[in-house]
Order: sequence, then structure tokens, then C-alpha cells
Amino acid sequence: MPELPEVEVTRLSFADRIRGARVTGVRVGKPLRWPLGGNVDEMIGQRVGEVSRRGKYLWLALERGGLLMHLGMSGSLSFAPRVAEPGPHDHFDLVTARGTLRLTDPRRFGAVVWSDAADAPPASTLLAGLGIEPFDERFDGAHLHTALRRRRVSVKSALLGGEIVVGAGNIYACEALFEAGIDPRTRSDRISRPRADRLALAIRQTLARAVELGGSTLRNFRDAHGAAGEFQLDAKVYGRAGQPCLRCKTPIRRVVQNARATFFCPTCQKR
DNA sequence: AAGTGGACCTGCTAGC
DNA sequence: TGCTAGCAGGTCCACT
Repeated sequence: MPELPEVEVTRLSFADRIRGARVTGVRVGKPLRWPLGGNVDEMIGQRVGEVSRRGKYLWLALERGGLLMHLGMSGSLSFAPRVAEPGPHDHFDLVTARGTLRLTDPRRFGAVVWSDAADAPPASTLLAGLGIEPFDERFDGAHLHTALRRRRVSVKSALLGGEIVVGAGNIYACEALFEAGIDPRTRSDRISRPRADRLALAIRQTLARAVELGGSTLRNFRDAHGAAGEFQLDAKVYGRAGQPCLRCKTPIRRVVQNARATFFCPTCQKR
């Protein structure tokens, strides 16, 4: 589920509240994608520092080391002074004097990994190879064009890979390509510089708008306050197969690329 | 080497 | 109404 906007909305919804809180306990539920690693006792007594984001990962800094968190496909974080007894999908609790940060993740593709530092393994290993942040000023049409020319996959696959630019998953890759007027099946090395300019802008604008709208709640995404997102109501193509394009009325098409559903308007988006 | 497809795990929904 | 196949926001890994 969670793409960059959902992760950023989550971060913004609890970072200020948890900063400075002292860790008093840790509870681990069923196994997630990777083992927590390290010694739980190391975390007890430490103060929480900044919560930062890299791609779809969150880094929750402690005084010594920190936790790298990923929401996978179905994860969400909540932070509240009082929490209910953990349910069957609550797989990690970081208990602090100010409240409990809880990861709820039915499919368990998410993860919480202890690391000595964000630039030390295993965190550094997981973050290695990630592309540029879409809101980094160095991310522009020139950067995107150069990177796309080195690949021979579809432009949509190139975006989803996250090695060129992070953050756009299946929803926002589809939406950004619609905004840029580019057919998602176009080979990445055939994208001209002007189209790369438009695409870079579309990626940034789409992700920024999604953050403003609180992300997309298709099923179970909530921010740390429990609020749902509203971008899904604003999607132009994602999940709209067969429905008329909001711009030209042509029915939106659904195709499968790399085992992922892709939605696009065959009239507004050109190869 | 780069590209493709399967695997991970659970829940929900559309269709019979 | 009840069962089941198919599908879901991500990413790693094996194979070609």
C-alpha cells in the first residue's frame, strides 16, 4: 500500500509527538519481512530522536542506533498514549513514556530492523541502491532522462524499480504517467528529453498532492492518528478500468506489466 | 548484466 | 447464502 506519500504522511503524523520520548518497552509479534536483529534491551531507556524518511523507509533515530521501518503492502503505524491489547495483526510496539508506536500489518511484508546507524548494516544494505528523492532539487528532467536512457524496460517499470527515483509505487507511477501524457508501456530509453521534463514534474506534483491529501486509503492505510487518506478519490486512472477518462471520455485501460496492474488512458497517453 | 517472473502472507471481493 | 479463484499499495531473489 504505502508509497512515498503514505510514508511521509505517517512520519508527519507522529514525528513531533514521539521526539524526545524515552523508550520503556518493546513488544515483538509475529515475524515480519526481516528479523528485528540486535538486542531489545539496547533500546530500553534511550530517547527517541528525529524520524526521517528515505524512499518508503522510515528511520527512527535513538540516542545510539535506531530502527528502520517499512510498511510493506498493508502496514500502518499508530501512535497514541494508550493502546488496546495487541490484535492479531499488531506485530511491533515501541512503548515510550509518551505513548506507544505500533505497527499493524496484516500481510507482514513490512519490517522493523534495528541498526547501529542508518549508514550501518543492515539499514545501509537495505537503503543501498535507492534512487534520488523526488523532492531533491537535483531531481529534474535532465537527471531522469539520463537515467531512463540507460534502461530498456517500460517507463513504468523503470519508475517502480526505485533505482532511478524513489517513492512512486503502483498508484503514483500510473497517475504521474497520465499527468505527463506518456503511455506506461513506452520503453524507457525512448523517452525524449521534453517528455522526461514533463514526467519529472508530474512525479513531483503527483506525490506532493498526495501528501497534501493525506495519501491514498484503498483498504487499510491510516496515519499515526488513525486518519484515512483521500487521494484515491482524486485518482485519474488508478483503479478506474473501463470508466471514462476524466479528460477525454475514452475508457481507461488495464494491462499487466511485470505482474502488476497498470492503468492508463489510451488516448491521452502516447508512446 | 539486465530483465522477467515467482515468492513472501493474509484478507477482501467478485462471480459462480 | 456459501465457496473459491483472483487480486491487492512492495521488494527481494532466482533464473534466463
